[in-house]
Amino acid sequence: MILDILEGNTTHPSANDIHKTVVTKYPTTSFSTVYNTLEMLTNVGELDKICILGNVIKYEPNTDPHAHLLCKKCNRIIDIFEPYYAKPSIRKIKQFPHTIEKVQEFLYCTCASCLKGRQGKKLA
Amino acid sequence: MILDILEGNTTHPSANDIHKTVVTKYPTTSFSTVYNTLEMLTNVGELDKICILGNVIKYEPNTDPHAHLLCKKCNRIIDIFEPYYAKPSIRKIKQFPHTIEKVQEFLYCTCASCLKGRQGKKLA
DNA sequence: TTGTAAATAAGAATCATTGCCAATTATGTT
DNA sequence: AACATAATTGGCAATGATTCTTATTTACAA
Ligand SMILES: [Mn+2]
Ligand SMILES: [Mn+2]
Ligand SMILES: [Zn+2]
Ligand SMILES: [Zn+2]
Repeated sequence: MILDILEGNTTHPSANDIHKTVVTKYPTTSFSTVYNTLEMLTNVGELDKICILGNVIKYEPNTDPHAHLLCKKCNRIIDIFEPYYAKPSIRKIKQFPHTIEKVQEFLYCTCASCLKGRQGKKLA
Repeated sequence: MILDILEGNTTHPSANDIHKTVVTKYPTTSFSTVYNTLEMLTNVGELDKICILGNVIKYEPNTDPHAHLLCKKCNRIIDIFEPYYAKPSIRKIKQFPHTIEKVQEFLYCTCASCLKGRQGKKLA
């Protein structure tokens, strides 16, 4: 069920978010099981973790390379698949001539909605 | 003194690291003061915060744009100033045609030392 | 059916960070 | 100097996400 929740989900939910959804169908599910399952799915490569500046860890079902746009005003996280940012994992660095396994790119800005003054409630 | 500790420091120390150094000279310094000072210095643009996958927040005195190479084996964080990664803040994205204020790029790999099997103790 | 291994739930423990407030220190004014 | 007032600080409690522990339940196989 946790995989189903995350499949196609672009909201980057936290363990708490996922737990809230799981308990609607399996009310006794514990945080341990949610964390254990998310850890296992991460280890087998189904999920990525992303962590923005000391906040909670978010779980990312989309393991295709993409960047994240972070709105300081509303805390929303928006996927960015612009070609400019795509496929960074094949890059090499001269000083460290070995392959980079994973790249995370976070772009801080004020999102389009917030710029127009029509953002919703600030997310946790 | 906190600014002095961080000036030219490329180890990306945590609040705890900084506190440990401060108390050698000012033994009564509290965590509150360390955190408050770091927050203030961040707000005035002297420092950046970086947070790697749910670990503690590290403080970055070098606000020039650069990426961070993260070794999964030894947890070391290495600055990358390769031209490829430099000056990302001037980029714009078509979908969100406003300026991006800050970019953080984290590159996960096994560092050169660890590849050669001569890495030191794994850092916290 | 019975024994064993794996998965789970419940809650305690951890620990970085924040919040609170009284005590201390700095600053400015008679 | 003496006082009033504002800002900073230190100590410690509170918070909250994550991890750990352990007993219980479930799955599986002999
Ligand atoms: Mn994403
Ligand atoms: Mn750096
Ligand atoms: Zn926004
Ligand atoms: Zn290493």
